[in-house]
Amino acid sequence: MSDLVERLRERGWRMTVQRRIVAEVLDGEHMHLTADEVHARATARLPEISRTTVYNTLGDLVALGEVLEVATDGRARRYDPNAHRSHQHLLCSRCGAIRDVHPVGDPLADLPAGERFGFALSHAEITYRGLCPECAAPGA
Amino acid sequence: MSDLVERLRERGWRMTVQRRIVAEVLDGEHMHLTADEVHARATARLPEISRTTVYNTLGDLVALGEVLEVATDGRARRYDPNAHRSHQHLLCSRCGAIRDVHPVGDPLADLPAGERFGFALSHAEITYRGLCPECAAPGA
DNA sequence: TATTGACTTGGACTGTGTCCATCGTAGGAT
DNA sequence: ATCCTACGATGGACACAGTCCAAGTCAATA
Repeated sequence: MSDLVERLRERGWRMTVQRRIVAEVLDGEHMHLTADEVHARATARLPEISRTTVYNTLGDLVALGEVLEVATDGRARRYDPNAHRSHQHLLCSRCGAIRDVHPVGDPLADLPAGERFGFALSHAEITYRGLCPECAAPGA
Repeated sequence: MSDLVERLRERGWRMTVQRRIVAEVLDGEHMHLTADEVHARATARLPEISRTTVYNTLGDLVALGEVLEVATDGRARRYDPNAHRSHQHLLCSRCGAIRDVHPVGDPLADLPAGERFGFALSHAEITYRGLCPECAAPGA
């Protein structure tokens, strides 16, 4: 299963029990967990793992480009293990559910040079908002 | 834009010194301030204004649709007084500076029906990321 | 100007994230 | 297989963002 763990080892990442567990927790989830949710799941497998280690490891994974950090609401950041395929997010305005989506085209192309203010653009993050089928249903 | 203050009064908002000052602080800025930055500027004019009141007032303004809340990085939320003209944001990855920008085209058009998962889309928020001229400069 | 209920205050509290001194250990060297 | 040591883990304290609450204050109305 863990492509991820293998890739990290090949890149000279010192593999500790803690790091492996954090990577596996992320890898096994198709949701976008917060740091504390990752910590909770990791704790189930290694009770003495510290919060700091989880934060450090998540930060490292983001720096390595293996995981994306998503800030949807100004509360806890969420971690998205699906970093290898470019994608955007679809968020339900009512219940907060998130899905990965894949729009067509290059969003950077839509920002004219005159609107770039000298910035060196790296990428664009798009959050589509709306109501999910459950929340839009009249009876629900 | 005592427009803003007027609009609020017409909508039955009880106008207090504190609320007027918060509205004026936002109105007078073309940056996107955090709640604590608003509080600092308000304090310069009314030293005893409380943090809670600033938070309450900002929350009310957002609920009234007069101000937009922007969550860019999972740290402090920023408040954007320019709620009446559709726009997106350009964010410096290093220093966190934000500018309003106006891309061309309709971002919703880029999301194929097959990628909408039954959601009733309302709008899309785009954050362009990159380095601002100051942070990109070698010596800075 | 008196009344009243909405608003403000400030301190305590929660949640999220970071820092740091100290201890432990993965992985190379022998 | 064992030793070494630099890198990683720990956990408690701290910092920051935001919320809650009980008590005091005041804007709007009559």
